[in-house]
Amino acid sequence: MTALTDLTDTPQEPRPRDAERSRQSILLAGRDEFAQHGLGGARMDRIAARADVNKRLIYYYFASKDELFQAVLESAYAHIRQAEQQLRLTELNPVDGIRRLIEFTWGYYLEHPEFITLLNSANLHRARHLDTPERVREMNSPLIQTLREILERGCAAGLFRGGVDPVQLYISIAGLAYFYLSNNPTLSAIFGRDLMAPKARNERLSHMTDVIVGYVLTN
Amino acid sequence: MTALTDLTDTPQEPRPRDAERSRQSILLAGRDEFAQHGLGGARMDRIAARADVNKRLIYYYFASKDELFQAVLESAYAHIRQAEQQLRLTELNPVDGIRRLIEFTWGYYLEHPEFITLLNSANLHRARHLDTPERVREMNSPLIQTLREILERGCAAGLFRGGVDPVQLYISIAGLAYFYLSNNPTLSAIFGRDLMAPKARNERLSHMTDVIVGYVLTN
DNA sequence: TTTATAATTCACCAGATAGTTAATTAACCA
DNA sequence: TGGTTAATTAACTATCTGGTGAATTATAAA
Repeated sequence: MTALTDLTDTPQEPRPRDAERSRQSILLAGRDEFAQHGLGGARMDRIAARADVNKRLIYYYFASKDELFQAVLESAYAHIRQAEQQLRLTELNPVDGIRRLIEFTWGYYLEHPEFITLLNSANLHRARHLDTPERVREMNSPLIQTLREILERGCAAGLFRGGVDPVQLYISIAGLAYFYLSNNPTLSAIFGRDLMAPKARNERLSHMTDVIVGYVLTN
Repeated sequence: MTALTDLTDTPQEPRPRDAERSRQSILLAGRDEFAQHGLGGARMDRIAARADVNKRLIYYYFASKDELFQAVLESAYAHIRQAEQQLRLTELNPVDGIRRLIEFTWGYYLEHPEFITLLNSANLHRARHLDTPERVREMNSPLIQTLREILERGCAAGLFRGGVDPVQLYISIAGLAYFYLSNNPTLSAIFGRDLMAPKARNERLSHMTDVIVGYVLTN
């Protein structure tokens, strides 16, 4: 192709300046890059390319790779917690409330695989990118409160076993889904079956629900 | 300190050459480096320093960073599977067998935190470092067979519910332990409690056991 | 002792990488 | 309209990084 007819390198007319747009674009590009390669494997140049933005701009809005990662992580937390808030679990009977939380958790992880790998990176670095624990904690308390309320209600109705720690239960629900998806590549290889096939996925959700409901229920 | 009295830089008399020793030393150093920084964050120079070996030697025994990681990963799998083999679960009654598997899994992850972060890296890279699935699969089948046998035995005795997939159950047992430990830093921050405190750890093991046993048992 | 080979070291490199300096341009406001 | 500032870009760098070519030395066999 000649330089005359090649239009792909034509200097694109500069899009109108928009700070918020650029910032958001960088945040999204960072999220994808960090999710795909981990914090150590992520490349600032690639993030700039993904965001279609001059690399220097990243440092204009975020001071460093670490700070960008931190912003990405906080944004990811904000997103899932906001989704959880819309579940209105308290409007359901206790068993359905638990069921719905399980289904939501499963569905969210499935639809947002980047959330899982971001968390893995955050934990590899011992959560040092969560330097505002107060804010993150505030965001998470409501869910635990809701879960506690469900457990109490189920207990009062004679349906649920007593003495269940809502934090433990939440970690168990999350763990049953998270581990299956996070470790899917090695698990699929080890067990020689495609754990992401539609049928396998349905079976997993069903199994998880059986495990958790079977646990909370007295019978 | 003067150059005359400083002995730390004294050219150490060359240790006797020992290929196996060097190889092993590199493997261990790689394991620690990969576990601590992830595949992308690991540095070959640091691995050489950790192993107290000339960097070139790494490439003499392992062709590349990726191949070293692969060797580390396979060695980690071999280690846990070998430990599992020694459990003799079939000698126990079904409930105790399950209990023991849970306790073992929990204990192993606790004692080998490097195993968790290595697996996380392997999965971030979609298990492409497990290019010998046959071998790895062979190593893992026995455990699933044992679990299947336990489930059948418990079922025949009228103790266990039927229709439990041993692979699903194994993934659940592993997941309940793995997620708690792998994500401990973010979870501890989010919930504002130290989940690694001795008391918390005991509570977790107890909770996990209740969940799994409560699930398999008919009552 | 000599020799062949396996184990180890030395010195080096090309490309990548996070981050920077300083100039430039678009948008808004007085 | 002109000036101020915020948004954006171009060009660059010091250092790091995975990897290598070639020489060297210990070891054991002949």
